[in-house]
Amino acid sequence: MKRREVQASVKDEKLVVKRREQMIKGAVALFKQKGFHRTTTREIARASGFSIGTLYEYIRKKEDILYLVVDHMYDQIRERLEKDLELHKGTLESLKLSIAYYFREMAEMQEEVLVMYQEAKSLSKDALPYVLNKEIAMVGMFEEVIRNCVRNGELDLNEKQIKLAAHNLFVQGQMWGFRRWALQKAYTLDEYIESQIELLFQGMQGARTKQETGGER
Amino acid sequence: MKRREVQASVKDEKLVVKRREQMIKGAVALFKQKGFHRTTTREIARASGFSIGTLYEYIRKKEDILYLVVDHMYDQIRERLEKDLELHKGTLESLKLSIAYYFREMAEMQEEVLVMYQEAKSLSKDALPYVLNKEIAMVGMFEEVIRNCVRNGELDLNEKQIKLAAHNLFVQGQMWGFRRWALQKAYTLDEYIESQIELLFQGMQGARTKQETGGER
Amino acid sequence: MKRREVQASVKDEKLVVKRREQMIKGAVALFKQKGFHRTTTREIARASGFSIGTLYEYIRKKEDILYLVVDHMYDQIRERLEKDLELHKGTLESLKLSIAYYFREMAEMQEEVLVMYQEAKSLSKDALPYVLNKEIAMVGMFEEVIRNCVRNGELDLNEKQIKLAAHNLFVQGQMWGFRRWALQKAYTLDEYIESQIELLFQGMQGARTKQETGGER
Amino acid sequence: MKRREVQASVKDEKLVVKRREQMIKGAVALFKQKGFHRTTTREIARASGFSIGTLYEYIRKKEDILYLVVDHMYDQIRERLEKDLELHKGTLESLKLSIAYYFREMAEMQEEVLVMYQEAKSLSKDALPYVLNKEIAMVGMFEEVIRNCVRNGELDLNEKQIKLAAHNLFVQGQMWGFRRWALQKAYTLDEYIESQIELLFQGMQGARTKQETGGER
DNA sequence: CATGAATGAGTATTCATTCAT
DNA sequence: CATGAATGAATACTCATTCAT
Repeated sequence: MKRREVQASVKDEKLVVKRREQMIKGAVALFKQKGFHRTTTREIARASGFSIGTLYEYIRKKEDILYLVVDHMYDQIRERLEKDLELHKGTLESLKLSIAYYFREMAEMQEEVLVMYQEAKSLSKDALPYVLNKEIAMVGMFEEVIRNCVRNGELDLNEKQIKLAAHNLFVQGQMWGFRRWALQKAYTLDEYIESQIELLFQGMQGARTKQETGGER
Repeated sequence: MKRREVQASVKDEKLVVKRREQMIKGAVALFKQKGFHRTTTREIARASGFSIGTLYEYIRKKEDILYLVVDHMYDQIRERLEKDLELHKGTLESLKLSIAYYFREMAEMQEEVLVMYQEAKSLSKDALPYVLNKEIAMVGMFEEVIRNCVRNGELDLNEKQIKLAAHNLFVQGQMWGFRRWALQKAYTLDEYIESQIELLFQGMQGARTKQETGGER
Repeated sequence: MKRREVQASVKDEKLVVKRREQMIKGAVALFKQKGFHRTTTREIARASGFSIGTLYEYIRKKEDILYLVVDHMYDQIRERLEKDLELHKGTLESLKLSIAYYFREMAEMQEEVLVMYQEAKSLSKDALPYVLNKEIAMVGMFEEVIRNCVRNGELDLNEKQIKLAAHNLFVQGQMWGFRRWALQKAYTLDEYIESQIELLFQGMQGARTKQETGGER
Repeated sequence: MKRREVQASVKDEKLVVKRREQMIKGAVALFKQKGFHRTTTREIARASGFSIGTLYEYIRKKEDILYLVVDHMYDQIRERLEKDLELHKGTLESLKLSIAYYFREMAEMQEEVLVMYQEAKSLSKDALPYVLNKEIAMVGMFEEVIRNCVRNGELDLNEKQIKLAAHNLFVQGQMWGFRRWALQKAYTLDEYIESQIELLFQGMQGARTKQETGGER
């Protein structure tokens, strides 16, 4: 699925890109503070460094800004995720490393993640599929990595479990941000990552099982 | 923390309760469809079966309705969760059962869950703590059950892991709803629950580990 | 064709009628000065004696006001026209009298007529038919009166001529208003009416014809 | 009265004329569709084949375009009217012929006529006199022709009647256009012209009168 | 001369909230 | 207690006009 076009009146493509960068930057800052609905177009224009008239030279409707913002965030996340996963060698150790990297990236982007979680639903039925699609692609990247480990005999999961594990991973990375009111009081980021990875790989095993398992040479 | 008071002009307590029930029922239906921001107070009044004037006899501001609604939803969830967990006998088997029950309840309430996820952030800094508190309490219920298993020697988890596992459980129960656009295409609810529980208890174990573990007598 | 409904949020029918009267009065005054497009809804509200919010309790869109205004004007004209024509006895003399009355009424309403001529086209395709229908009905009233004279042997016109004569009459009555920049400099109203009626009944006859005709005993 | 100057920034007179021709052509097409108010300057620029910036090199304000357009239309009408009337030999027959020609021209230009009727009022108090003046001149052309007939003894009308007859003629020619919603359903253009001329020359005469008149040798 | 990006005053419309009845 | 008419601040979006390139 291609990127959804947001129509601009201005023809100069370079300029459109530049102005939209300004716009996204300004809008993100405001959305972080007050959310999409409570932010006015005039505020966005001001925060972007141009007039309300100019703003509308680069979009058609307020919702276009939200789309641009969310789309941009997904691109950022994807970019980071790609980097995190590309080192991956198909071993458990490298998988754990990738996950830790991803968790850390998401922690850095927690405010963006928050905006996405809370505002994406304000996208029209028209725009929503495009961003969901991006999310599906990202979950797919995790799946691929996990599936790799399974192929290598490092993990033993069926297809349903692989898919679900990928989902869980994706969500847990963002959880640090969207549940920070609880998690960030109880854990440092390092603790969170460590514990999360432990649970992920050991599961909530029975005590004996674990001893025996742990007891292997 | 006590329930936050929403001021009413009407004195008759019985009536207040009754009217608010009507209000919540009407508002929930609307919030499910269009979200809090896109729903007007007039629509809520109409859906509740009384006039806009009357609506304001029982609340002070529109946000009060959101608080009432979200608060009510949390109560509902808590109620169900309590029921799910009270049978619990501290064994792994009963824990798995409780989790399955909870996942099923959350699937039934997925629309409500969606509303909570998407609209709770619209609560003022003033009201938010009250509902977050309820959520913390619910996570605490899970913690307690897990901790019980640990005490019984059924599970071997440290305190950090217990807390986190509780969080994960809580979120995964709601995930079926808030990521339905992806999950409900790939899984039936039963499959989701089964796979989720498998992952939860086995973790993403190494293949050999699992064989050995499984191979115990 | 029934009157087009303009939706009001207010339920009290009496009040709707009263407020719309105020609205029409205020709007007409403004439309006379600056036309529909140059008049803002706020100005109309102020001129009507209530707030912009209240204005919108009684209409849905700005265009509704135009419809209300034009519709009202047509009703006024019709009312007067009915009165002018009802005395009519089917003789040439009484026809001339009716016409003179009508011309005089239109002169009184010239500003309203001007508004109608200039703004009616701003009505949506949706509303236009309703007012055109009223105009057709009024032309029909003239036709009927003329046809009466024909039946009585007072006039000798075929059906096409009757219809056209009715149109001409209708338009000429309004001409005094919509061409006042020319006519009102050259004629008093009495002169206009007198000359117009002469032309209407004699036509631009050949000189000899007229002498002979005039010379009859 | 001289033509009103519309200021241009561009000096090259030839170019000014050419660009304004483009402009008028583009604007007329748009005004026919949507009227002056609903047409934007950008649309006019695009329809004219140049940019908004260029448009403003040849006018000062949007209203200038309307003036240019209306002025041009009057010139067109005048041109045709001159052609229609110049054959005129001062007889009744040739007068009827001229009238028929004029009616036919106006039928061809009905959309332009409509624009003039509906939009001319949007001209500023400043520009209006110039175009009204043109209209007065055209009515004067009709007057002259009629007066000629009177001098030749072909018609017997006093000065007031001459002027009024000229007005009526002028308006009736345009009526086919501005009342087309009624007339064009009931008449073909030929029927309209024929009936209108009959009424014009016979008037709505008494039946006896007509017989007697018709009975002359 | 031509272009088109920038501007911001202006406008219709909505909606939470109040308060007299 | 219940009603619903009144209010006006707030807001998205438009468009004539300017001016630097």
